[in-house]
Amino acid sequence: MSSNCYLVAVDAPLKEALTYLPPDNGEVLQRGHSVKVPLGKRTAHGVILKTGSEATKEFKLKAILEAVIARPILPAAYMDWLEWMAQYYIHPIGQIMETVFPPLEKKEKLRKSSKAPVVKEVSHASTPPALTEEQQSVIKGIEATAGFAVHLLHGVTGSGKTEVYLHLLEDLIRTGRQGLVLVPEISLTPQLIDRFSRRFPGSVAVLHSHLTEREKTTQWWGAVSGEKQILIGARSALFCPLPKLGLIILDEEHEPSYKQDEKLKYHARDAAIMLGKNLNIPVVLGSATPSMESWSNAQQGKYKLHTMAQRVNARVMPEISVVDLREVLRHRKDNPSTLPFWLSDELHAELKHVFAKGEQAALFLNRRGMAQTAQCHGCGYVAECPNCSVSLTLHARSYLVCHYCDYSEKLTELCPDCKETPMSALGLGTEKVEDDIAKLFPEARIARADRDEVQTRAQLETLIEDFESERTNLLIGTQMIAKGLDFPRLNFVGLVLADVGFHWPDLRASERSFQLLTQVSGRSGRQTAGRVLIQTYDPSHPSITFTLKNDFYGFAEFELQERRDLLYPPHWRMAMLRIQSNSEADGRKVSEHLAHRAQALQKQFTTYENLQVLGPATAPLHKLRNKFRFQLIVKCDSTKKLNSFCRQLVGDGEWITTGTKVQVDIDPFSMM
DNA sequence: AGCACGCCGACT
DNA sequence: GTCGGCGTGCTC
Repeated sequence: MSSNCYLVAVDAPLKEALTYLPPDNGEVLQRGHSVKVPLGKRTAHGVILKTGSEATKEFKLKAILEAVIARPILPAAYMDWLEWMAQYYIHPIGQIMETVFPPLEKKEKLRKSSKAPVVKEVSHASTPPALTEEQQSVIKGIEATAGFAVHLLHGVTGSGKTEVYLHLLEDLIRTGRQGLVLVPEISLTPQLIDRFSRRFPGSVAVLHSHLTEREKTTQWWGAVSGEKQILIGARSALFCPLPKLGLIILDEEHEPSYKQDEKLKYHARDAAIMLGKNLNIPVVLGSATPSMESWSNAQQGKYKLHTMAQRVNARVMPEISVVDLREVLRHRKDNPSTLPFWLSDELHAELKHVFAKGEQAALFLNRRGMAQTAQCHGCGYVAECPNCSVSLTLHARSYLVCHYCDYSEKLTELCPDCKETPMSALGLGTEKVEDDIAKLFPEARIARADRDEVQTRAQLETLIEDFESERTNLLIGTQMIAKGLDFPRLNFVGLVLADVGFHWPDLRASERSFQLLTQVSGRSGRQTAGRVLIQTYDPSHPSITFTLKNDFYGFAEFELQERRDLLYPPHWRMAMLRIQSNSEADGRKVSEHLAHRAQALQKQFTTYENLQVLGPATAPLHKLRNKFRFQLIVKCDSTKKLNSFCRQLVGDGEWITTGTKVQVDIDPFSMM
């Protein structure tokens, strides 16, 4: 029995790290070293968690094969952070370790590629614009702190947050340190990358999921070797172990896309803050509409709040008006209109005005919430996906498609159920809006932006360029175009139906709607006073009323009170246990078993008695990709307690029937 | 995640 | 007879 063994986090979905003997060559290894180890009949990568560990019981240990010199030794702060991630999000440590490294081996001599470079080469740096007083004081405020601190930068759209980031980075890299900038995948546009690379020529690396494996590997090494001082990326860039990291900036911190909802279900904002804490460096969160979580932390003084209330270049806030669609319907009962049902006279007039003046406009609607589907007017039959419990969406007038599993079928002439009445379109989608507009305004040069039309980054770029150069003058899309786009000639934004999302089975439905309305409104009038028109069936909804008053503070106060009353985050913490099974009966059985275990735990340990367990319930998407889904929600006032409760609840997992899976989602975002 | 083992149907 | 389908279980 030796005590010179190593505890290794092996790249496999194992609950625990495994113990190995030292390599045969007797090489001494450290915590953070990468190694190759035998695992069953194969070899796997691993990272050393602990040295001098002892074999727990009689067990024929295998020896480490070799150290992987091609991988850098992970700094202690990163190791601590990764172990925290595994603990907090209840995920196999070995698989977390693997996300730290690039997908391919390092290549010394790179082939000249005909592909466009990830970061454009720039010959000389652009000159920074003069800062506003607000910007200057924010920069001063952030730089005044030493070591770890979280700064919440609340700046209205157009207030120049990016310029603040650029200045902070400039000051940072002057001291020989590196900066990490995280943005939501969707706003990681070439424009944004260009802006950074023009300011810091030759110093920017970029990481996001659309890069090829080779590109990712090259960018990763650029950052990890210290050659590049700035790394811009989507949430996964957080895992790039920057050797001299001195500042983390997380833009649009409220964006739900920062929460990964599969595999390691981490939240990049929370994980970034933890990393900042471990490295003892500042973390800057920026948003025009901060999340309730961050806002509440700022209110309690845990985060330092910085506010920028003015738009730069004296841009004015847009003028926002609301149209009550119920009124429109009532009015049209007696006064039939030739306009489509979704288009109010007011919105029609605005569009007419825009085209007459040769300006640009954008129309938004959330297709997912009110997708166009086919229904039989005779028997009420709605086409449903055979694999998932959702209705199918009508595409190109003849295909029914499932948004969740990609199942598709051809639309039949007659209802397949009653076989008497023809099927007809129901609801509203971007396609329908485009069709109607094209008929009403033959002069409109329409660009449609949704998942069907824009599937690749290149397509999105073309779409943006076309709108920028005014080859197109009307943008019709889902929220994929709501963020980060900046068009000087865009002077009118119409929200076709704002209600979408008000009633989602999601505790953040109101917050998301408010954010979306505010962000979308901010797209209008970047150069001159813009106009925004919101169509809704529910004009008294707080998401609308506070958007109208441009009152984030009022909305936050209202929303936080609601959350407090319901014992929801941010006041209480939440975990969701999702049960998935091939068989509905097994799924139900396991979810009931889980609830019983929860009851037993609460009885056994008094510390858990104030914790709330809700369910088991069938998930909002009961059937998804042929799996039956159930869920159990746990709420608790303490993160620590919630975490240990969930661990004990699942235990070793031996009690779970084969063919059924239980997954834990800490701080869940999607309740679907 | 791999990879093997094992149990059943179907093919030269 | 044995080839191969994938359900199940294990990895220091």
